Amino acid sequence: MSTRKPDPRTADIMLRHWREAVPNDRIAHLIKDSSRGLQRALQTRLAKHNVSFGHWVFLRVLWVRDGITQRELSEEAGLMEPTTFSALTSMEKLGYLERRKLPHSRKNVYVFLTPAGRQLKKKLVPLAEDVNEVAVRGIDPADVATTRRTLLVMIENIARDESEHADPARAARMQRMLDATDNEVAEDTDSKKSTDAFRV
Amino acid sequence: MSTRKPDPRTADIMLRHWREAVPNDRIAHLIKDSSRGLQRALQTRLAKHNVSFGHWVFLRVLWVRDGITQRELSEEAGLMEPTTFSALTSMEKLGYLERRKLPHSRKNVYVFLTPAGRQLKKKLVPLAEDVNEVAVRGIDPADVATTRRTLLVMIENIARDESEHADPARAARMQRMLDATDNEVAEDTDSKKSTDAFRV
DNA sequence: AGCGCTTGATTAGCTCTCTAAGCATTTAGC
DNA sequence: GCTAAATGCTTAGAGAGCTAATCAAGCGCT
Repeated sequence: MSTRKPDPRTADIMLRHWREAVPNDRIAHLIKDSSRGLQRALQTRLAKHNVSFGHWVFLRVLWVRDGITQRELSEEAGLMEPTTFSALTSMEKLGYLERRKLPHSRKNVYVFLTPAGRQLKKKLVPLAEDVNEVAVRGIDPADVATTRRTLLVMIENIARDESEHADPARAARMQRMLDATDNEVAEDTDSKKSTDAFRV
Repeated sequence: MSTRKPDPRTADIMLRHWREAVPNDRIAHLIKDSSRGLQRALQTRLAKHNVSFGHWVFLRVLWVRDGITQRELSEEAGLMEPTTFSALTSMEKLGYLERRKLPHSRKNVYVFLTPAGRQLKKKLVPLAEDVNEVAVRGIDPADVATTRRTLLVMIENIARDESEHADPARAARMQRMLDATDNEVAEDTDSKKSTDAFRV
């Protein structure tokens, strides 16, 4: 069975099907599938250069700014500290970065790219651009823009919901994640005229 | 640092920033974040009923049709067999389902819901509906529809790319995943008039 | 009947992510 | 100035997903 068989039932039964079979998580489902697809597409490309997807996330941040603490790095990347910790440990082993303590604090650990880590940028960035180009191929840029806007509002909605109902730590995290994303979008808007070729 | 600081640099420098800081995976990033948010929102709700997110995925399929093999179940759920296997093992322990061998085959294992597993549906489906309702709150339904369409094309694009470049097994998997999603959308369209309240 | 390909279930082991809980250091309040 | 709280790093352990490899059963061909 490679495909769900076309359903010969009437519209009425279909309605019941869609009520009962949880139609309402379809968009969540679609988002999840596209996320997995995009991730895998990048992953296979990165793998050829011996970089895992997990490392990519942190390299992206560090290429922009290194010499920051693990905590800051976690927030920029939108991931929890233990995740960051283990990724950094393995990246350090691979020689992409160094963790250093600076004299003014014995607590904080600052993360610096090595030349090797910095050079990955030239090789890796085009891979991400390629994935992106493939993904949006043939789609009206206006639709992509709408999608981006919609997703952003969805993230906001969920963040707000969490902050109302649940665990404040998680909500704060979501909010920070959102702030970072907002900034991306804001900068994107500012640089619109001159960077249309890079907008996706 | 809870937020990336507003960048005081000129538009020209910003342009370089957006070239170099990999602007092109922003939409991927947005998709990933919304996926994580949605998943967590559902997860916290499911947790109150002692159901994990991983179980939800399979329950959804089984509520529609049980008595299928693990292999079929994997394909319907869009997950690999080992993932299915371990999820089923723990769900069986929890008493939500049974794995039975039928007389006509000593190879295949058929999965049946127990009454307990079947009854979860009434409790759990509203949780997913709630998450969804929260997520799309305040968003123009037309934008949501555009987003759905766009994501679907993106999945198609990525699937096609994989089938051209890479590993045929993975591409076939993507294609099946896509077929299933297409059917969902097709059924959705068919039942449009009568189910607008349920469309998301 | 028997040899080999195919298919389904399983095992092993990896990655990425999380929560919870620990320890060490720094900061704040009395 | 010293204890208490907050902050940052780390460890431990779990869940969800994957690939690769193994094993067993069924099927196909001669």
